[in-house]
Amino acid sequence: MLEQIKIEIERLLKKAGVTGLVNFTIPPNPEMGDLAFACFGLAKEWKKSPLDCAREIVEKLKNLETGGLIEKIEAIGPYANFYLNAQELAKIVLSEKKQKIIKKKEKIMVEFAHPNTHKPVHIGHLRTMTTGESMVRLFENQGHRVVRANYQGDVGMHIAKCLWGILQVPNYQTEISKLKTTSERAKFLGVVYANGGKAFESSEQVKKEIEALNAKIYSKDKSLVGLYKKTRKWSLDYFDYIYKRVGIKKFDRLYFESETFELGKKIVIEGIKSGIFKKSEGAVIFEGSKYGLHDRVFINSKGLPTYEAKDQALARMQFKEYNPARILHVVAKEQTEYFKVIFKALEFTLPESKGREEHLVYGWVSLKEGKMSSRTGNVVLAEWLLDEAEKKIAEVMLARKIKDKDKVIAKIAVAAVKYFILKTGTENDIVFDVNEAISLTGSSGPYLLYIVARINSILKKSKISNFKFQISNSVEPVEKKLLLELLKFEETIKIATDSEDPSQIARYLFDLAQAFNNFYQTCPVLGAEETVLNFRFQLIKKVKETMEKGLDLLGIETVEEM
RNA sequence: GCGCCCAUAGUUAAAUGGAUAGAACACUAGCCUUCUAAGCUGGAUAUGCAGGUUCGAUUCCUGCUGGGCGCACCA
Repeated sequence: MLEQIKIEIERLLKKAGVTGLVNFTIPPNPEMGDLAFACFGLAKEWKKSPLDCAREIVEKLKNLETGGLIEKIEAIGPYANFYLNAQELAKIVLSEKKQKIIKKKEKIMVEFAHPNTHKPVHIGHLRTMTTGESMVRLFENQGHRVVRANYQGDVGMHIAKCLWGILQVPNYQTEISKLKTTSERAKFLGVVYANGGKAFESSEQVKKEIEALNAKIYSKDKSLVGLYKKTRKWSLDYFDYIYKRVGIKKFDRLYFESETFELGKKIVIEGIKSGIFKKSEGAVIFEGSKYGLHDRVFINSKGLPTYEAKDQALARMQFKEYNPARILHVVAKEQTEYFKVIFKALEFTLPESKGREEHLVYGWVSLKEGKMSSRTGNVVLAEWLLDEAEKKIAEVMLARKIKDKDKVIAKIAVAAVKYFILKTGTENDIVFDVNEAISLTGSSGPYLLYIVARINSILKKSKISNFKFQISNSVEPVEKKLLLELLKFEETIKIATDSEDPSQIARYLFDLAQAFNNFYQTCPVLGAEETVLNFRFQLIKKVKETMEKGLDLLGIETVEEM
């Protein structure tokens, strides 16, 4: 919608003799207009001062038929400022039909979440889950076909560390048989994994034992396979529980390292002959240094494929099974250099992948006390955080009597945590603070849900079901502000999708919510005279629709009441 | 050591090279007989340092300082 208005103004500017690209800015306050054209660039072209340019444009356009929408044009300093007529603006915003999604038919694979079995699910995982889910929804909204993929590490050193940890527990078989719930089991695995990890680093002897276990896991040694399968299942059940809890709809394909390592090794060994990979110090490496990158080990000196080799196989499987136009790996930024090497190697082992593999970087989630590490057990668990949020919300809602209260609390908790993650720019680091992460006020998930709840409450109390399409004779400034915010929605979605940054949506929704609360404070809906009532009713319905749609794009569910 | 990234109020964090650097939290003073006070209104505080490019720099360039991450057998 905003786009159409810009095109209209651009047409006017062309008439005034402005050529070339036109960029708009939004004036710092509403008294200075609603859209502005800065004349600095023009000043060079016209060889005049920007102030004169602005004045000249306004002068020329004074005599033009501007139609109803553009009410006034004024030169303020070096800017030509355009004032939009509130009634016309309301007509445009409120009569807007739902846009048909244009099928672009590009198939995009979004690979996200990737927890590893036998390891805890922490707030870092929440970031990839939340960001990935939102990107999926943004792409789908723009008409793309999306394949939801997840790559889970179920073989490798971390498993060996965990299993070693279990084997140290006296009578471990009877001990683990006592663990009944999915959460108990997951917590147990987290603890023994941390123990294994610590012992691995402090003792050469233990290191050797764990390495031996690792080899046994790869070779599917009978002495371990039972325990391995049981605990792997525990992890996978736990992941399902977390996915469900945070509102991840589904995965089209779960990839596992256990299905990539053999093919990965094969690809790398074949690549030695063709000179893609090279033997070095008993290992097989890819010489990234030839391309300004790092050299990396693909098969270690024990003959086992590393993550690097497995990724070669993963890509082959992904392209073979889905042939996506692009694959986005939603992975933390610490792996930026790693992916550069992987993609470079893929250009040789799988030429068709060139330009189609992408690392969608998200920033680090760190604790105020320092780095998080599941190795040492110094982590904030996803489940713990959600539980804490629920406790805090339950307290606030103590006196409220509403339907399905527990479900509502659960939804608000997820909204709080997800919004906390998504409001920060995707590439920026998040310094985690519990109180902020489960904040219920200010720029928070609950603040946004509250808008919908308030509107629902008004709609419920109004007895009338059919509202006429009417516009108030005098639109209040807070109403105009709200209309202008609504106008920006589509454009914001596009920017968020193109820049692969859901935080754009998160911040937009907060602005919209603030504009609504300002309106709510000063403009009563119920009890207003008929024309105003009808107008405001349409307006709040539009706000509700926009808020729900926007939150859905973030993967956040709304609640009827709270 | 080499490479990549980052630095904005007490804290967390916005700003295609453009108008008075916009918010939230915390702190503080107000606002509920009126649509949910998880709200609204008011208040103090910020671009690490030094240069450069530009009519104009939080944004681009250089140096410095301070952080983070990666750099061969983890994922």
